[in-house]
Amino acid sequence: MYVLYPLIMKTKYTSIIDIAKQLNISKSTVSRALTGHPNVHAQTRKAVLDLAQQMDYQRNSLALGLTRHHTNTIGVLVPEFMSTYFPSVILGAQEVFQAAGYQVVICHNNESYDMEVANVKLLLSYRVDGIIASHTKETRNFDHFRLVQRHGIPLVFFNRVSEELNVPNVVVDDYSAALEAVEHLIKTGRRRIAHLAGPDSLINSRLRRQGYLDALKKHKIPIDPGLMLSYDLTIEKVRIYMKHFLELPAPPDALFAINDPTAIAAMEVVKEKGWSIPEDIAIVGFSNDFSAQLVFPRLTTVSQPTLDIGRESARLLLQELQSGAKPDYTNRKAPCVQLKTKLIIRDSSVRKPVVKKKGKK
Amino acid sequence: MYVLYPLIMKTKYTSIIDIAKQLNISKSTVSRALTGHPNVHAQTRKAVLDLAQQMDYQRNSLALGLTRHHTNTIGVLVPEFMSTYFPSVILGAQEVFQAAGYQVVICHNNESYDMEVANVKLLLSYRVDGIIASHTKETRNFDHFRLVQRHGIPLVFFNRVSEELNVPNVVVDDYSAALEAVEHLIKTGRRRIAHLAGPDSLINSRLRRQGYLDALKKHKIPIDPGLMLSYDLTIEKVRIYMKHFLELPAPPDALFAINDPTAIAAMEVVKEKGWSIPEDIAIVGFSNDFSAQLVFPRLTTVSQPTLDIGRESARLLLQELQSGAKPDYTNRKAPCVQLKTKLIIRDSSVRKPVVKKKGKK
DNA sequence: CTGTTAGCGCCTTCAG
DNA sequence: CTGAAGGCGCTAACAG
Repeated sequence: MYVLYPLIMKTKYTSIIDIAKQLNISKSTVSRALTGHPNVHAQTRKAVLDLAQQMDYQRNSLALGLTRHHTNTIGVLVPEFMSTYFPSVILGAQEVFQAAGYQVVICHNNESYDMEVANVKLLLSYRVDGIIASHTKETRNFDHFRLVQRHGIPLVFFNRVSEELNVPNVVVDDYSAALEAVEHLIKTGRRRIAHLAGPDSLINSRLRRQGYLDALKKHKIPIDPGLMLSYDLTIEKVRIYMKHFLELPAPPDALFAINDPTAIAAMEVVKEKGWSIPEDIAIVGFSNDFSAQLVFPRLTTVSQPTLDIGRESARLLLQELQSGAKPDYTNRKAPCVQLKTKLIIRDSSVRKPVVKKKGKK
Repeated sequence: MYVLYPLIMKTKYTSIIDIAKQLNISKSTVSRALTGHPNVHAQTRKAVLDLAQQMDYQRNSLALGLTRHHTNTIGVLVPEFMSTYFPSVILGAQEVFQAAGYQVVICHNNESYDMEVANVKLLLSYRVDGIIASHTKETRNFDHFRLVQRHGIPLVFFNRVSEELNVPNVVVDDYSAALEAVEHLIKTGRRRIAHLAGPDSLINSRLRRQGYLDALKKHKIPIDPGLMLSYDLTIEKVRIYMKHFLELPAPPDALFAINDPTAIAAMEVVKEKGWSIPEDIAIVGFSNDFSAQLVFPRLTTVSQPTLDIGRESARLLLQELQSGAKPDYTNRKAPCVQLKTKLIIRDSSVRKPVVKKKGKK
């Protein structure tokens, strides 16, 4: 494919040469003045800075990256941002990166593997100094991430991490959190607990499922394979599977959902059928999305420290960046940070003890 | 400030020179083979392509941008993404940009003006080919956007547009939408309608407020200035102001909120006070965020075609890009696209006629 | 079809 | 304190 690009060279950016000419000095001096090098006469520096300002000088990162081999920029790779999870993580990460003097560039792939690969290459070609990422639900081949490592640029995974890649990562204890959530259901009297699991390509999906299974085992509740379904995280599938559950001869009396959007979509189906939550069926989600406290009844869920996940990912990356160590981890185990979750019990799993009602005014 | 960067040049990227040497040909030939130039012997091309693959060759966009003067990259600037509005717009925009062969880079500033300025300069220094943006609520000085125009790079505003800048933009008819929403409240019998408006720095905030005022005027409802408050879009303020409203000697019987998060926070306050929605007070929001259909009662709101807003913004930018016209709009009015909104009436403003109840099973 | 040369904008020696 | 020269990786124009 040979693409002809239209020449969009309109108003020329001013370069250091332009301002060097104006001032009748060499471009080296201009460069030094601009970058804050100590060996420049104060007067010269001022002249340069003033003229630069006046001429709208905008340093060319492309050229800079070309010589410097690094750009002071970090790439962030996320699969989606329709839930509040990733936006919030990004917020936390950005906070730390900015404080460290790094700019952040975000790439979003809408759960598309091809897009993810393209974005990784884009970031690589931008010569970002590091990348933090959560892969798509489609990602089974991690070669593009290996490429990142081979280029020696630090990489940190969060949330959706990879087992086959030795990459620093920050996660929560999905297994224990799921176990605790399901135990909560068991302790509140539920016995036929269904689980809507995510795709096997996601490690936290597998871990949460294992937590679910082990909770049942621990409490000697027989496992009914018919009550456990893996799906692709699309809302349509939730509806189909949930309807299926409810129409079972022996329907579940509780649902543990892989995440909050799933739980919420499931609640919708339950309500449409005219069942009551939590009386007829209890629902528990995962992540404590913003919407979890909004739905009616309010959703019991596992809260994740999203801001901290972002912050920790950033710190981990910064650490790699500063250590200057070879980031291929051939000789060492990549560091892994595990953050705490918290089960938030709301109305979707436990009946409210008392309903207070005040009159108007 | 003179910062010393650690030399992070680890595994060297392979360049066309490396592969030229290996193959004992010139780098021009390699370049031609790689870019798909027709004048290359098929055999040579294959050799180059194979070796490139084998050596993890990753074309250096920096160098490319340096020579080509454009980067095939678009910058997207958003103030926040805690509501579903901006994520959804980005989704739509990305769809169009990708189809046109552009990569998208997102910058997020968390409503900080300084951050916005920094991000604009970053994008400029990256030499992006175009920018679509929604400014922060703090932005009153648009010099950084003027800078973009002066550099001749196309710019499109969406949602939060600027009056003092002649920039193509895509918006909805905030005024009429607000008017319709408030008329809905009036027609369903409300008379003391409060309004929580956004800051004056946001044009759509001003337009929605005007729609509110004109709806009252049109229906000869006296305007009570005490029922209208502008605030900074933080949840804490919503709570304070809403409490204030409810404690008024003559409290409002309806609220028109600048956006859905505001409406939802207000509902929370109402519920805490023990009042019923919509019986005691009706609530109407704006934008039809994902959460609008989740809250209880479900929120009446004005739906915005967020995906289309993104798509249209992208199309507008592409158009500017292709026209190659000087994007300073000194001689012409910048194009403006206005998209349709739709009032979605839900339970927060109108009592449900019948409550159907089915038994279990 | 292929090699040579020049230059994009910047920084970094190396000499003054 | 400042200038000259070289090079980062790539493409484009000009010769073959």
